[in-house]
Amino acid sequence: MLTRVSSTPTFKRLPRAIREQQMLDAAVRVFSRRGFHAASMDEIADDAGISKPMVYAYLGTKEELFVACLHRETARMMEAIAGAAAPDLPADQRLWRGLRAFFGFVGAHRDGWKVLYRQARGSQPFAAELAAMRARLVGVVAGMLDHALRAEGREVAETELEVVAYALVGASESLGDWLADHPDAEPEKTATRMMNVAWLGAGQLLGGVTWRPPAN
Amino acid sequence: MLTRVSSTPTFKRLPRAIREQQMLDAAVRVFSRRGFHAASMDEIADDAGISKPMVYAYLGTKEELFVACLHRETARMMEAIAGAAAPDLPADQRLWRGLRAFFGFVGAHRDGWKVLYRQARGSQPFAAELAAMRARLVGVVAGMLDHALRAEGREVAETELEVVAYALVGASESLGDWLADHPDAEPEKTATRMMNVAWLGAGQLLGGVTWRPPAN
DNA sequence: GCGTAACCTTACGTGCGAGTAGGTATGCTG
DNA sequence: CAGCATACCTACTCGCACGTAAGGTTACGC
Repeated sequence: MLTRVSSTPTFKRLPRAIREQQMLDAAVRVFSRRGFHAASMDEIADDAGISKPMVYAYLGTKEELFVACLHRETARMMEAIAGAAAPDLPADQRLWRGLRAFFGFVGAHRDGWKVLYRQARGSQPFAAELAAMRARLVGVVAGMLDHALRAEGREVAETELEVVAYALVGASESLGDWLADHPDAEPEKTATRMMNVAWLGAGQLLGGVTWRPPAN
Repeated sequence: MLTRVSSTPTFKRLPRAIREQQMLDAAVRVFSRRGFHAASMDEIADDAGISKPMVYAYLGTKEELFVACLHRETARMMEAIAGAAAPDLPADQRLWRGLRAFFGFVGAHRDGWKVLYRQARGSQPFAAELAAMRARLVGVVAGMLDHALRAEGREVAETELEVVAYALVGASESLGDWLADHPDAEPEKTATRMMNVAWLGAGQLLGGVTWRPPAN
């Protein structure tokens, strides 16, 4: 009814690119603290300091918005990891740097990580997106293990490698989750612990040592 | 308007205890394939071959229903694991039996596992429930490691143990997830693979071998 | 200085699904 | 066979939050 007495515009007009980033920032914050379902577009708009129709105009529906968040965060993360692990280093060095980058990223973007890891798993539409990223990670790790194996003249079935890689990635994700919930924990230390478990375990495997189930 | 010509009752009347189980079965199925949000009470009722008000009468609101599913499935799982690992066996035997029981459970209740692991993580109300179960598991594993350590006269800070245990549990959960998505995979084999990574890694750690980050 | 395009708003339509009111049938107990 | 408790149903209300229509305002090009 009353069309706001245009006293002071209160908020500045900004170019689209900027606003989009602000919206994504807000979306990640809200999604991470409410979960996908409980997060309302109104709250996201509010948190971004903008009104709802703008969000729809720029980023589309709620699902599309969430996917956009997913894309940005996964891209950032993969970039961080890829940038850290030079491909011509020895395997343990590569693994270490990858882990350090990963936990560093999670530590610095705890909200983003919560969105990625916790929300996206359940609902069908997003699971695929996330699974794709995990598949890339698993592929990288498996490739690393394979490389190290061949260097020692050994060879292992592909499935075997993949499952081991999957376990390592899973353990890292899980510790990442732990890290996201413990604001005081140090990413570097967490990475070291993970490296201990991963490398000593994998190292043994690479060395040809295996554990066999007992008869019983 | 038309109050169903009572030709044949079509479906039998059953005592409450039975119906409750049927409803929980249906709920687990539907939650696992749709996710918590997308699952509708109508569909659950339908799947259970009963009408919606019965679900409300017996199990309460949607959230309460989900929590009931969580309770039942976690109880079953903990029971399966606890029943397998006799406390007086050597550490590797206990770990092996625990893992085998765990993957056996997941293989036999893939739907239940999906509900537990995927859906409950995100939304606030349920996360606590799930976290409690994981905490128990982590506690058990950490205790096992600690026991094995003391037997060898060594000792490690509690946090350290807990984080290692957390990583192992996380890796197992992750492989469990992988198993739930691969109907043809054998639980036993998956357990063996997990055991390889876990025990060789943990074994090294127990033996006093550790990996240290390089200077750089 | 004026048009036009992009930015931004308030205020609403709408559908879906959680939860309920009120009534009917059926078996068990005496 | 009365009576009562319990199993069970159809058919509704209603609120919430997604998504949008229609219009106001600022900046920038010419």
